[in-house]
Amino acid sequence: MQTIKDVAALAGVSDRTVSRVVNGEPNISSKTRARVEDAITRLNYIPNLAARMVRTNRSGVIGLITDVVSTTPNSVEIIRGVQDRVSQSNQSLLIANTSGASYEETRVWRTFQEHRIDGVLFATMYHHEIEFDPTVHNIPTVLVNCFASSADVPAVVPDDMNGGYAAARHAIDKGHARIAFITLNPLILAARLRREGFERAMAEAGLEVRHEWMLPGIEGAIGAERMRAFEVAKELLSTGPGERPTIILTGNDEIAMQCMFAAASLNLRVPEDIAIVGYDDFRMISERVVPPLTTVALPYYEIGSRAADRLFELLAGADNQPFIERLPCPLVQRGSA
Amino acid sequence: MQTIKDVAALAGVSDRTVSRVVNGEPNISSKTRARVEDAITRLNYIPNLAARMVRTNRSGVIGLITDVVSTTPNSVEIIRGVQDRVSQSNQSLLIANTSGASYEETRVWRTFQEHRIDGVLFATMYHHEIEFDPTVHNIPTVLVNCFASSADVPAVVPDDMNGGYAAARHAIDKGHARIAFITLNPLILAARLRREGFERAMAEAGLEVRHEWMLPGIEGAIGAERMRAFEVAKELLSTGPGERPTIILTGNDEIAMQCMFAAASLNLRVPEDIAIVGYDDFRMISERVVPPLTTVALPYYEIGSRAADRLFELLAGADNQPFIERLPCPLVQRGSA
DNA sequence: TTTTGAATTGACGACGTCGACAATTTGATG
DNA sequence: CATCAAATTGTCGACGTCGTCAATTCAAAA
Repeated sequence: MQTIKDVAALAGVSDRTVSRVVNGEPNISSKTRARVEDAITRLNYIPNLAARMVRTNRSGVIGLITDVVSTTPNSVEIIRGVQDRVSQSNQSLLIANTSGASYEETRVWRTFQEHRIDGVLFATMYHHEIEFDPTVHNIPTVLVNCFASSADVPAVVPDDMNGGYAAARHAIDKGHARIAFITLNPLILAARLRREGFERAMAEAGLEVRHEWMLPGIEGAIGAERMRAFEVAKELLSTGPGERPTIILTGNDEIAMQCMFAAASLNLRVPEDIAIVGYDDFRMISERVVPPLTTVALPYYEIGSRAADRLFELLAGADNQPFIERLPCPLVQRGSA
Repeated sequence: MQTIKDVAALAGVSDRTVSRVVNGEPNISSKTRARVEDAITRLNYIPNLAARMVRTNRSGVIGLITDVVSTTPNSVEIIRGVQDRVSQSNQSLLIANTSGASYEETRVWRTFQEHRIDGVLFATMYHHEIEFDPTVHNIPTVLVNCFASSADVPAVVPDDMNGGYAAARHAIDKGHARIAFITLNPLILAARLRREGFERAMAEAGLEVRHEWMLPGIEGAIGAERMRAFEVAKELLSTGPGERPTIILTGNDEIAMQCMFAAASLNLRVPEDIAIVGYDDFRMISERVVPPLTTVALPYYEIGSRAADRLFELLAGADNQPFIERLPCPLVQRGSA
């Protein structure tokens, strides 16, 4: 492989001059620059980042740590958001997956340290609180889709409360008064936050939250959940037209989809007989069910890109106070409500 | 940051000896090794990969290039498959996304070359043929979910023909004779391959492939597709019980889901009145629809891990002939057929 | 105890790049 | 034409690691 010296020899200048051209430093005569650039092209010279790194002690690489990425597709959007920003700022992205195992996590951090990574994005699949001690690794870190309350670590998360509020608001604005909510597993933080938002909107509108219409669609310990939305929805809808809810808000699009199947099994039309609102906006579901789903979008792409931006700010030395940033979850209206 | 020399000083040996311990080289007395390891721990020494890289000219980093990752979640599984293998073999994974733009692709390859990447995995979202000239970049490459017929480049793809065959076989084995197939966009390679497999199974069973039961569920130019599965399925099922198909095979799980909605809108029960088979096994859909979907699984995780394995073989100098490896698509039986 | 071959350890320099600073060239001014 | 500051280019060495090869230590055999 060609080195900077080969280029220098061909261009008839010193290697240092080539270095200057490559790095776009000022004070190079245009004549010299042209000759060097020509030599670079002719030799197809490509700088050796490792060597530069040894010298400058900065890697230009960002690390992304994810836990169990696999089961939900959200992560792709997060990765894409990060990726776009990273490449815009001419850095590279090293990714690693812990599979949720803590010894893996140790290994991953170690690898990142060996690479002298400039900064780390630590992303989780679920929006939840984690334990994180920034002093252990000593690499600038931004948490993504999770947060640490015990220490001041920058974090970017979705505003689930806001999303729950948006869903309820939509129902109320559409004139619904009999509103049910089939939630995520109550053990999950997002479930609690979304319900809070829901309850706030209901309270603001002077509507009563009926206990028997507020039901978990997913139950069981984390890692051993059972999806019960279909049964729950069917039960909920098996009463007379004047008794049952006119709209069901749900904890995610999968639950919403099961509600649609429950409605269909009872010969109820969506949205005429029963309106349904999802959450997450997994487009594979929300755009494909019939009718398409009105749902609250989780801004995963934005979470990823914003997290990357904040990491760059951090690296640039911006002394913005560490804080948790919540991105809004906008309602996407389609046909189901 | 501590260097190998700091460790050497503390342990009272030469830096070269520390290097030997770090790299697990033989012929170190256990006494010396212990002293060095102790010093490493005490100083929390972490080797500088960049420096090692300059010296050895090997990076220990694999690059993954993806095109438009975003729209389907498959890619996550591919990434996970790759990731698992890469970390098992103690390497690192650099990922980059071209967004399908060719100038981005150029930039990405360039970045990888700057990093002196050991090898590249080039993954596409759709299973399709690409143009790829391995001599341009001169980095060992394995194609993932795509292949180049113009040159001998190793590739790992799903065996779509086999999957179409498996779906048809399942239908036939279950005693169905009136079998419909709502396909992917016929412009897509996978659509053609799956149909071929379907037709082969039908021919083997002596069953006639009825033209009017072989319909595209997705139409339009690539990038501007329209999903028409619901209408197509509804039309297909709007005939008398003795006339209509008893099972619908589909091009993917989204189409299958729309078929289920079509069936529901006609008050047909799945699978009693009409059985439905999906393709892809997007578990977010296949496990959540009611009843859960019998479907053909795309082995994305295996594609990723196998591709990584083949790349490592390539790097190890195995002169296995470049060839296209097709991984089987097994049928996953659930409730819908 | 000496010999000897193997095992262990160390000295030195090179990898490709860039920072620090010195040397040279340039061009405007008197 | 001499002067001088600014612009441009070059020299040298260091970054942290490991390959090469030489030096030293060790242990068993003579």
